[in-house]
Amino acid sequence: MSKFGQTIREQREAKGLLLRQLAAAIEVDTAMMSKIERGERNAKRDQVFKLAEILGLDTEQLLTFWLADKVYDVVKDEELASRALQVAEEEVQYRVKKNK
Amino acid sequence: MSKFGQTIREQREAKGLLLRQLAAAIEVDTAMMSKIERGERNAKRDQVFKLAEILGLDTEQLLTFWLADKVYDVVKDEELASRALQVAEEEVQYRVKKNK
DNA sequence: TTTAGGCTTGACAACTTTTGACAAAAATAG
DNA sequence: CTATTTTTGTCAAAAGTTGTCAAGCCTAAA
Repeated sequence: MSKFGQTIREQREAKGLLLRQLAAAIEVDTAMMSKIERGERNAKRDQVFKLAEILGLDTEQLLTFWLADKVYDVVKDEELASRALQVAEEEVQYRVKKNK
Repeated sequence: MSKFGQTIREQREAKGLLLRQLAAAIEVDTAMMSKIERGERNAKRDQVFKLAEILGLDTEQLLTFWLADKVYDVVKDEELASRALQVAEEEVQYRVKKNK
């Protein structure tokens, strides 16, 4: 189960909203929204912002979870997942240093 | 510049091999091999093994670089890259603990 | 400078994956 | 039960990936 979807579902239920209402907010149908919450499909980047807003969630946090899910999708079946994440992190740090 | 391609290029040159020879080994043409070395295209998983073998590189290391490149592709344009990688790592650890 | 070999580039077709909508089934609430 | 909400499976269309080809670039040797 994805951290992104999980967060959304929890907050939606806490706010007493229906799938249909979130779906309308990001302009997809209810079935699609259901899949997003259950992590079967990924939201698109711009949908993340709309969801954060309507649910009153922290945008950076939600975006982080969304990105983390995408990363996890890449490594989830790999033995070497953890090592690869570490190497990727080094590359990110390198980029930051060079600020390029 | 990708760590995977970079490693391959260095080792290929160290061994005095031509692109054409690596290309033959993984059954693509020279243009494709060039793109893989420069990180313009990603190799496919099974090609990684063939390359490790022909170049005498450690398979796990090369596979790690290959995976890391794919991860990096996902986060490279994101401000929150580092935080997301950390969250993904936590999810991987969680999976490991549950060994599921 | 010409030539030859090796590498790079961009455009393209073939193929694969992802996407979103729909309909129908399942679950939940009243 | 009935009505409403959520989930599931399927499908076509859209988007992305893969590999090739042809043309061009670069370097070294003549």
